[in-house]
Amino acid sequence: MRSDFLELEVSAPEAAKRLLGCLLEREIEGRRVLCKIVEVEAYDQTDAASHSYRGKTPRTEIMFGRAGYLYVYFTYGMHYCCNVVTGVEGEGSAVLIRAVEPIEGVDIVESRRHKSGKEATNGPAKICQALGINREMNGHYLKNAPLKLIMKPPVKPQNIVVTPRIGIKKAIEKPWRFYLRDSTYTPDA
DNA sequence: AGCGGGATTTTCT
DNA sequence: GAAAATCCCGCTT
Repeated sequence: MRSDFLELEVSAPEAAKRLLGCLLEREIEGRRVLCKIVEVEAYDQTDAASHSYRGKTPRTEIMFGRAGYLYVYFTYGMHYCCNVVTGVEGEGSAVLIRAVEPIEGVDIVESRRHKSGKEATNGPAKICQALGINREMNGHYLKNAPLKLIMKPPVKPQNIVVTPRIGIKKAIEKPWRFYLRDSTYTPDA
C-alpha cells in the first residue's frame, strides 16, 4: 500500500516546513472545525531534545512508524501535545504542531478554551484542548475522520520564519522551529 | 507588561 | 527522584 502522505516522508525539518499552511479538519460536538497550521517544530532521532533520541519505547513507538499518523504525548502532569509523524518507517521523527489559526468553527474552539483570538490556539497544549485531542487519539491515522490532515501547496520560503525551538533544554541551537510570517496567530503578529 | 511559581503524571536515570 | 517539546494566575512594576 502506498502512503497517503508521501510528501512527509522527508527529513523532519523539511516536513515541518511542508506542514505550514496545511489544514486540520476535526469533527467534534457534531460539527466541523477547520484550522490552518501556522507554527511547527521538527524533532528527529539524532536530536537530544527528541523523545525518540534514545530509541523506541512504548511511548514513542508511533514516532517510528509511517508518516501521517498522530503522536500525542502527555506532559507537565496536565497537558497533551500533538505531532504529525514524518519520515519513513523506522526513522523516529515527528513535527510538533505549536500554533494553528481557526478558519471554521471558531466559536467551538473559543468556548472549549474559554479564550478568544490567538490565545485560543497559540500553543501546543492549547491546540489539544481546543480540538479535544487526548491520549486515546495517539496513533490515529490523519487520513480518517474525526481528525484529518489536508495537505496544501508548499508555502514560499520567504514566507517562513526560522528560529531555534522553545521550551527545551537540550539541542537548543538547532533552527528547527518554523512559522508563517504573515499569520496573525504567530509570535510577531 | 513582565516575572515567578504551582499544577500533576509519565518517563527515564 | 527529578525533569519534562506547558499553561495560567497573581503579584510587582
